[in-house]
Amino acid sequence: MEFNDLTVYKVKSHIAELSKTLRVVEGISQDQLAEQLNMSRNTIKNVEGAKNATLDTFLKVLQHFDLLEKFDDFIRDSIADKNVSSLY
Amino acid sequence: MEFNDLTVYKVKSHIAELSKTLRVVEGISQDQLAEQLNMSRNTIKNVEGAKNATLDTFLKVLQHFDLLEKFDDFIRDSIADKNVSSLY
DNA sequence: TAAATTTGCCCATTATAATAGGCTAATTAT
DNA sequence: ATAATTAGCCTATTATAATGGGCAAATTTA
Repeated sequence: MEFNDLTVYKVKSHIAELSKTLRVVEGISQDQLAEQLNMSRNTIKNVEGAKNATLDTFLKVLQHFDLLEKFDDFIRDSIADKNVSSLY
Repeated sequence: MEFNDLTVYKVKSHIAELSKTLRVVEGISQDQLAEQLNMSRNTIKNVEGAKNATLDTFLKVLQHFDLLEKFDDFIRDSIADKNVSSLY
């Protein structure tokens, strides 16, 4: 028996973890990341606290950590896959 | 020479395309999708118009199209990869 | 082709994300 | 150990995402 208990909240928690982890690995503070992305520290804190940020904020964070291309691939691949599977 | 002209806006456009394409393949209207996700049609229209939605909205759309797990994998893998690469 | 459905674009209102500031606890560096 | 930096948590304000409504153009169905 297989069930899906992956919630929107859990995914936001993982996004939070991503920002915090990669930021610490890079050795910069919330303040520094916020400054580089032209946003307030509170916004970064919200992301890293699994709050409900905007797509702009999320995508800028991804871009900073060189993950925007890979994310875009995920999106475009998902479109392509569905178009193929819908042929059958 | 290699350069990166992938912008946040372009990615949002691809997200817009994803929602619209998969929704049409599924054969439901913006209204029906909105209703199933407990949100207004305007919110879906914003997503499909590449406007700046919230993470909640985006993640619910992914969830509807069975893409939440794969997206979560992308996030968790990105954390794992960085942790490994930071060891060297 | 007529009717029905869907979509896009307005408007106004409400809910909430983003900002700015200060304060304290915790962590890191000297 | 203490000084400096960082992070979490407030409050208040501003910007904007989400909602609900109506209407016209476009698309789909009968």
